[in-house]
Amino acid sequence: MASDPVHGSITLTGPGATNSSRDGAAVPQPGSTRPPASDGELRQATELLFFAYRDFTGDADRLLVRYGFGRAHHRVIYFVGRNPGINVGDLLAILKITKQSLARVLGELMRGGFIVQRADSADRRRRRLYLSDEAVAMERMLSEAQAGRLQTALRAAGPEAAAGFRAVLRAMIDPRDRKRCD
Amino acid sequence: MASDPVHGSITLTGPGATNSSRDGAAVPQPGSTRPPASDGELRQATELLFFAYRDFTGDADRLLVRYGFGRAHHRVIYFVGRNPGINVGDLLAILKITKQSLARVLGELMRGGFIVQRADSADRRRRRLYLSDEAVAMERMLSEAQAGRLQTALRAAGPEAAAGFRAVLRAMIDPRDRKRCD
DNA sequence: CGATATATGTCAATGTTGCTGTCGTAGTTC
DNA sequence: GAACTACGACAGCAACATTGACATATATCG
Repeated sequence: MASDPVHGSITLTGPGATNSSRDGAAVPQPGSTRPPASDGELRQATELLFFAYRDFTGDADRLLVRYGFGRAHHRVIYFVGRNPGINVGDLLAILKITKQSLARVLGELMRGGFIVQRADSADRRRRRLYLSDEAVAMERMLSEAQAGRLQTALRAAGPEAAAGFRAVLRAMIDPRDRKRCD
Repeated sequence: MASDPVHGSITLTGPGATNSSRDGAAVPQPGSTRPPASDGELRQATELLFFAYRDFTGDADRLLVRYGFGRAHHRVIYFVGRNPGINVGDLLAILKITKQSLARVLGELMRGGFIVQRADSADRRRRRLYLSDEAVAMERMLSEAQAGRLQTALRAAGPEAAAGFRAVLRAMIDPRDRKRCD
């Protein structure tokens, strides 16, 4: 596999990109105690994010091929595992892909017995999704593979770095989705 | 959109998922002063990474469509901008894609006047690549869009969090590629 | 009850970005 | 001149996403 991660665009900050005209969007700080990041810092952060994400997703990719699945399947398995009984619409909102795109992947997973559906008892239009036992096992294997890299990195960097890591990532997420990560 | 999450409660922290059997891979710590991250922490970090990356890459996507370009074009523009005069072989080594894949994207960019070629004076088999003025401007716009989100997040979280953010990401990257990010 | 809205599924076409394999051509090196 | 190198091009394939249109079941409201 080793294809590229979900995305992979690296951006650079050009000469005139000193910006600082775009701040104050989230968690506004009281004073000017927070100096703007330099172009170099932003570029470096961008590249770190790119390479870290690529290697992180690569860990799971190598295992997924054994099942004949790809990254799209992994994302579905992961979020259904995290939210058992989630319905299709909510899953779409998390993944931010189209219904048709999800349909193909979800159909394959259901035909393979990895995901099962059950109509919601209250609103029977809704199809609640659950992992089969086999899928739970597969998810665990994938999680362990990815968690190994993360675990190593978090321990090596230490708890304070880990807290900063989480704080920055959280601030990068669109506000409406921040609550999804605890 | 806007449907809210279902939030299941199963942590799927399996019996064997406690890991800790996979450490010591990179940057081994001296003592045991670094406690292992819990499954919950690892899971949260995974999700933060997913959502932050999803939103981050989305910023550039929205601008790229105006040019009729995609992520692959962005990557080429970025790396040629970072390494003016780079030749095709070196660009391939960075992107880690096949010559045929690059050829399509590079051809489009050259036909559109975003990238220009010049034969190396010493070895005229080599084609050195450069950005046109228009491509430099486009690259700047893309950079600013993506850097905006990063800038805001880094400032909101503060310099110490930013340092932790970088430390963890760097530790996640395969050692051989860490040098690519300064 | 009937109209309307919602949740989901499905068919068809298309685009982007990768891949493998093969062949050609210009230029360099020995 | 032979062998190697850097690059380009043609052909086909696959994964994952898109848009658009349409179908079906269920819910809700007047």
